[in-house]
Amino acid sequence: MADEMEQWLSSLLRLIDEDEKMTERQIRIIQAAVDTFAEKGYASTSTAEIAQKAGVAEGTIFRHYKTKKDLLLSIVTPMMSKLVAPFVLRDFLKVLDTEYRHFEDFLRAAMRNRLEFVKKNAPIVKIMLHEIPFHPELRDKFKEELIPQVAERLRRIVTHFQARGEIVEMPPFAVVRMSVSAVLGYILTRCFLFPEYDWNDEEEIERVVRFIMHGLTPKSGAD
Amino acid sequence: MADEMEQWLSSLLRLIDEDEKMTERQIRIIQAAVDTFAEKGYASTSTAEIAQKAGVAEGTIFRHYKTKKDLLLSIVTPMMSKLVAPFVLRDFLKVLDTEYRHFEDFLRAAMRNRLEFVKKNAPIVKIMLHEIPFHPELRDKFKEELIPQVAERLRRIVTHFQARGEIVEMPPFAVVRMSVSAVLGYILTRCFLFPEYDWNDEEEIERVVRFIMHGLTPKSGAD
Amino acid sequence: MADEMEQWLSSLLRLIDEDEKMTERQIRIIQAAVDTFAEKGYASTSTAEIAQKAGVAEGTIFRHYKTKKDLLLSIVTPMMSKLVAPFVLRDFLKVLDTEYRHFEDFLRAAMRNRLEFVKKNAPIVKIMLHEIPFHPELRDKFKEELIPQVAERLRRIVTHFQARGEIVEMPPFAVVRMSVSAVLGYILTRCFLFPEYDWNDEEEIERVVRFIMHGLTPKSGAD
Amino acid sequence: MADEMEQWLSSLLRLIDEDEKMTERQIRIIQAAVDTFAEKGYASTSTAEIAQKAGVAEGTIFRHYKTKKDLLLSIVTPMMSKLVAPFVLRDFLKVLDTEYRHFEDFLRAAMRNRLEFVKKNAPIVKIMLHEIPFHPELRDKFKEELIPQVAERLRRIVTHFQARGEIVEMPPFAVVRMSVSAVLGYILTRCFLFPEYDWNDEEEIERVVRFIMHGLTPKSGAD
DNA sequence: GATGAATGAGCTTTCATTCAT
DNA sequence: CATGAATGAAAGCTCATTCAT
Repeated sequence: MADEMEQWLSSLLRLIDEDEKMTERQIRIIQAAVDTFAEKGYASTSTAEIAQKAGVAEGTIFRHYKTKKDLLLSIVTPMMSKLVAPFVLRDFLKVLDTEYRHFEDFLRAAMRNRLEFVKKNAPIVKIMLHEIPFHPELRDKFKEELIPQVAERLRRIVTHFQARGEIVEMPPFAVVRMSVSAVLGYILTRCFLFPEYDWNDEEEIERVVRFIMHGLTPKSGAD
Repeated sequence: MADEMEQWLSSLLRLIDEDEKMTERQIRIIQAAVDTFAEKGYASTSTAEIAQKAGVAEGTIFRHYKTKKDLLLSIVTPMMSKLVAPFVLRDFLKVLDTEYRHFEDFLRAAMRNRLEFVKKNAPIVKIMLHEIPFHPELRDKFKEELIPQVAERLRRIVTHFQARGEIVEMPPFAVVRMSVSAVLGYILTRCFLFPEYDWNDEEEIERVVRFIMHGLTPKSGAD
Repeated sequence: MADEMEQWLSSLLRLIDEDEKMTERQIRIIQAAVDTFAEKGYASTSTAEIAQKAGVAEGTIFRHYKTKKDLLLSIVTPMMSKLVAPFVLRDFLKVLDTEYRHFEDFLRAAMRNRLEFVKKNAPIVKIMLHEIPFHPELRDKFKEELIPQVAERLRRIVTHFQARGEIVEMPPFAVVRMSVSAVLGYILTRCFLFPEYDWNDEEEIERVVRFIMHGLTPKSGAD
Repeated sequence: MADEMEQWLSSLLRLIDEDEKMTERQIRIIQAAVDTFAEKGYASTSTAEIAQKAGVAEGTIFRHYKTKKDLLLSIVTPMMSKLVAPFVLRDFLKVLDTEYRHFEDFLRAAMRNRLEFVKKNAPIVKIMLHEIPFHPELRDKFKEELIPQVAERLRRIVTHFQARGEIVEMPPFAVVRMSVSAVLGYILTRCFLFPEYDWNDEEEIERVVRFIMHGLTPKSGAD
């Protein structure tokens, strides 16, 4: 079964496994819920449909998740953490000294890593994107915990490379925003807007990194 | 009333006025629908709630819009067109020769213009962002009409400035994607993620334009 | 229709009519609800059954009553007031001077009157008896409003006739309790325990009144 | 544990013990069921809640009682018998000759005895009062077995004391009804309506007995 | 014997839509 | 045109009962 299992599922299971074992039925419920939430949106998905897709009775869903909302949260909450996990690890900043000689090395690594993550967890990330704005618990966690944490870590990195003269003088958060825009612009286009297009990820990553570093202006004296 | 009217409403009215007159009741319905769809999402909004907020009977909604979905489309469809209108106007490309000496002038103007548009129409743009992926008619129009049209126009502009040596050699669509990412990154952060923050738009626009043109690397020998 | 209408219904309608008109459908809903609540108890009655008996769609019930509990309260609350109404009327005590020469005249009148009331409203009174203990709002209103009010009025009457030497010296509330026990003992036996038995109400009322006044001991020297 | 055990429980256990042994789990189930049925009513109590309060699995309840209704009956049926037991014992009438010189001695003894019984078994008696009317088996047993048996025994006692000239000439069943009303009036008020009030039972019993014998009219020539 | 996950019928409630007024 | 009462299908959820472990 592991082979057929979609990436996001084994990913999610690993997250939850650590706390408590999930029964096979629970896995089928989560699987059906993620598929359907991603396809039609949370509010337009009925518990009856999830139960049917999962091949369980409707009551079974409610034995494991008190409410439909609970089911949503049990999917979204652990993934939200994992989405930003690489940036909030305690020893994240130390890594800098040893691992990334230049800012663009860091950019390249981070972009590659998060792109793989989103590729593996596309349906859940799609659910997150759509549901976070409409559920206060999620929105608050996102705006008041995750974003600030990630932003702060990135700010330090930016400051670090600004001190080394690798990054232009500009408010660090502005640097963060623009880097993130460029990276996310590609990841979202690639995974959600045109997933069917045949992307050459390595080439595109390289392009984005170069864009972030040098912009669109041709090298002076090149013409 | 025009003074109190929210921007997006008069904007929307102008769009529809051209075709047919709207009654005052219809306006109140649209107003209530937009507010509520933006706040809770289309699927989680009941027609009863819209009717109540609009101060009309439930039946009245269905006199003007055959179904709830119709009501959504009557809001989203014209705005979708207007969102990309500046880029698909017939004489858009001519403007280039006469108006924008440099690529960054065009960027600056376009970004300023679309930012104003989103600021004025924030609730409807939010509805669009959330509903387009879940409604095939909308998704198809978006992916197969709007995006290709806009992309094509922008591609020509990029080609134009590449020919002039203002833009680095790179597949034109890649240039488009990266410029759009940077511009949208700011617009969406500013209008939806942190609308409450006190932004200095002119300054930020300038920063984004400079970022697009030169990236994050400091001028060589500048320090 | 008025002729076929059951007594408790016209009774209840009069109560509610004064505030606002009830539609014919609402009447049928109340009728079906009262019948079924009385027969099977509130908790064992489904709204589907009420709707079917009333010949309306289930949704119609919830258009008129926000919840099933609301429906119960709309039946029980006005009747609770009416059950004790004769005792809490503002001019109730004045009546004493003019109308009832002796305590037993008052007893006879009150018993006759409340017996008629319960006979006419038997199903609703049955619902009250069973539901008051399980619904805090009802229980509180009953124990902390209705009973104290009625008890206080009756206490004054008892005191009045004690002063005249018609009633034995005993704590007035004890007198009230025993009179009420005797009266209710008959009313409940007659209306709920053995309603099918062919009661001669006037004779029984007379017996109860004589019992309350003289007890079971034969007149001394009478035999 | 016997010390902490509530009165009604040891009472019920003695009833059932005679037939078959109960396991400790069964006792906990009964305990939880009685508490909850009394608090919220049979129909509003879920087997899940009983299981949880009893600290057993839901399945365990159904191992001992085929259905939820069975559980109710196993509580109510033996108590119904015991409630009227003193009056239907085979040698009940003989006792009269030897034990009670006067009717009021009998009244006093019976009232004292049944009051103690209800005090000890209050929750179960409450369940009986509420459920008997809604369950045909219980209702039939109550109306067609218990009441007739008790009534007949009491009728004979009344006839006995009427022959001795201690009780006024009146249909014996009427005497029974009025005595029972007076006695139950106190017991129910004391145990269910105002159990929190600080009652002096002996005093009240004496008052009720005197009320039954002499009514409310003061002794002639007393004023 | 005890467990508790699973069931599916049934519950109360919501909702888009219709239509007589 | 506007209304809002009525509808009934479908929603989320509960629950007594079963059964493999």
